[in-house]
Amino acid sequence: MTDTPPARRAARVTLREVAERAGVSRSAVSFVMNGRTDQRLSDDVFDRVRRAADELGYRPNITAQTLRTGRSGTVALVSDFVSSTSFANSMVRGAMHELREHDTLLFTVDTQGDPELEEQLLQSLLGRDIDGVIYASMFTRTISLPRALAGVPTVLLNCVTADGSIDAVVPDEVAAGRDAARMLLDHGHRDGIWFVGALPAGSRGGAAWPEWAPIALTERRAGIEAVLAAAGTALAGEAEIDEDWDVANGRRAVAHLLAGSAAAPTALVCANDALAVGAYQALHHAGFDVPGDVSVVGFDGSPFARAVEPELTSIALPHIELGRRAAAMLAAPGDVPRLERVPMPILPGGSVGAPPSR
Amino acid sequence: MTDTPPARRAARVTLREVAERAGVSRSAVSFVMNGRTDQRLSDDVFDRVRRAADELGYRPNITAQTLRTGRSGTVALVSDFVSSTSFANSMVRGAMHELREHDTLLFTVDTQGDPELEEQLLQSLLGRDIDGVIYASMFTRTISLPRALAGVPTVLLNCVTADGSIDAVVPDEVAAGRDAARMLLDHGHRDGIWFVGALPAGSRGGAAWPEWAPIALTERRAGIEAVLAAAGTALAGEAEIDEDWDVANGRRAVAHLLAGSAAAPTALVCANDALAVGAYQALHHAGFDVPGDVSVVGFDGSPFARAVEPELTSIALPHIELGRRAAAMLAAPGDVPRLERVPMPILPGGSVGAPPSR
DNA sequence: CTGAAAGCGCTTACAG
DNA sequence: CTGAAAGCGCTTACAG
Repeated sequence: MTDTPPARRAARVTLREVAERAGVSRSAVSFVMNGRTDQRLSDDVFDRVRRAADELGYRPNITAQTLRTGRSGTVALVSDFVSSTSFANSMVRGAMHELREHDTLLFTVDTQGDPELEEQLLQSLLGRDIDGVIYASMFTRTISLPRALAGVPTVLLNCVTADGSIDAVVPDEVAAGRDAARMLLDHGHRDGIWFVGALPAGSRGGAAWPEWAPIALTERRAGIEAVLAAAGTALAGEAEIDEDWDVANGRRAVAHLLAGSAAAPTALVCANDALAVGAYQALHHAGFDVPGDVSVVGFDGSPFARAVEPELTSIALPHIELGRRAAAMLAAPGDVPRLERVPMPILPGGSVGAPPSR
Repeated sequence: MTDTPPARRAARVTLREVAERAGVSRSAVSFVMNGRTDQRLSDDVFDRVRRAADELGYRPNITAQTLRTGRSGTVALVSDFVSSTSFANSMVRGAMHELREHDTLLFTVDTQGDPELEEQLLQSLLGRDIDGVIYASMFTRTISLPRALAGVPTVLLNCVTADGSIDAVVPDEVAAGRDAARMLLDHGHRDGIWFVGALPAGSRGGAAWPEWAPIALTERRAGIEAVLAAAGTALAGEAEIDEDWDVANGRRAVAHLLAGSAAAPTALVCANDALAVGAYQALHHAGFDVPGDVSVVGFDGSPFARAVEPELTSIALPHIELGRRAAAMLAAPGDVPRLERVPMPILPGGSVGAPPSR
């Protein structure tokens, strides 16, 4: 990248020098360095090579190994925005840590959701003989695999293909929805549970991402409704959000809800934490106490959950674990496509309590 | 990393095949692909090569190029926790984007602050012929450069060495402190300005990171005090935080401050946003309005600033720009060590107003 | 203006 | 048990 010649280069010790110092062939050094015992090298040779390598400070040139073997010990995490975004990027951490166990280094690349840039970056990565790709999405959704990845070992992270033909790791959103609903039922809520963050009819996921199929929303909600139905009840209503799921929109929607509904809700299940924070504000303005008057549950387990008082009870996205499992799947290829659903832990807060007695 | 043979390999088109198809030498193809015009190739040859490459879908093997030239077109961002941490990781984004302009790919690696792991990872990276390293820290601080990086093109990101011998990019914390103080003075505050987040005597940066020199704190505070002194006044007092700068500690410290001080503060400058959120909560409990009774300023520009009402006015860490500049410096080596201070923009909120009239 | 050849630093059959 | 040799896919002096 710079135009300066690689100064290090001259100083670098090669396998040939180790062989000369140890008085053995280059093959022998290679076998020792790679720990190959199937060659029945004498203990003496083994020792001499080890010593020579240590004394010279030998480090194998991995580029040369890669050229020869076709394996680079690198993997790329390719995503729309994951590695550059504040929250979801814990997936990078999980992947990185797991990869460490496999002596594999991680390229991170964001494509901004631009297919042309994505194609170009993938070619650049493939030209570097990466061993595999973790293809990640910022939001849980259905994607179609880029053509460049055909034949390349790939694991999908936080996304799936429509045909399920590629290994994938996703959060268990349905179970998360069930947990949220069950928690409220357990506290005695029943007929006053509202959902905040429904899509307006005809919308497919907020103005900012019009084409993204919002799996998280659909599944969270399905889980909630299943549990309520099993308990013989249902959502009392829903507040629509037709733009981003942010604090201001949450505040507005809940203010509207409180102004409009005959009976005040006893609990709000919010599609994410930012909406829940907005809900807190609207409740506060309307004179409601959390959780005394209204319980609130969020999803994501984001920093927002820790910024409000009482702290928000949230069903957390297991980002680190998602990343870790994706890397583990890539390291251990299976025979058939696998789909792993990672449980979303309940991040306890103080925002859920019994409904007010009437 | 996997044990499966690289299936792609067989299918890969090489330069030799392009040469054969175009009916020219491999040298000619190499020259064309690298856009070298100094060889005065005929237009005809140029066209034939381009066409053959297109038809065959030729992509150069960058591993082979690297082995030959010593330049890999890759850079590593090595940090303690940056690439795996929610907030600071926007630095990764900035670096990634700038690197794109230089056709350079980014390895990201976190060392957890473990010197042994760091050494191992650096060797692994160096064995892959990376062209340079962006060495980053989660918190602004003074570091000592790992020995393995001697002779390797390196830029420090959000940290410096004691002797200033290495290119570095840091936020301009002193100017940020000045801006915070000036903003309060401009709103009419003068003798009631408190600082929240002072280090207890003898401490060097909070219990969690006892050995880290807290540059950010020292410099932010120096900027504040300089501006107040120039205006003929000074901080009215300070609240110490001896543990992490989080919401709960901010709440506790400010509650203590409010209970203890004779005259209520007119403004709180908090060492970071989390402390400021805690301050909001303590003020709220004590019956103070923000900004009607007390103005609040934070630092960092974190998501916390958007989670409170009114939104917090904060002096933001320019993470993306920090990352971008570090990558740019790496791409354009200088003759002498450079230190770039990146301005911290004021993130406007609603938490600063005039002090209450008495 | 073009092409044959060396070489980057390894790994791995293969012959001895 | 060991060593000489080929070859991974490029780039780049160098000879023609």
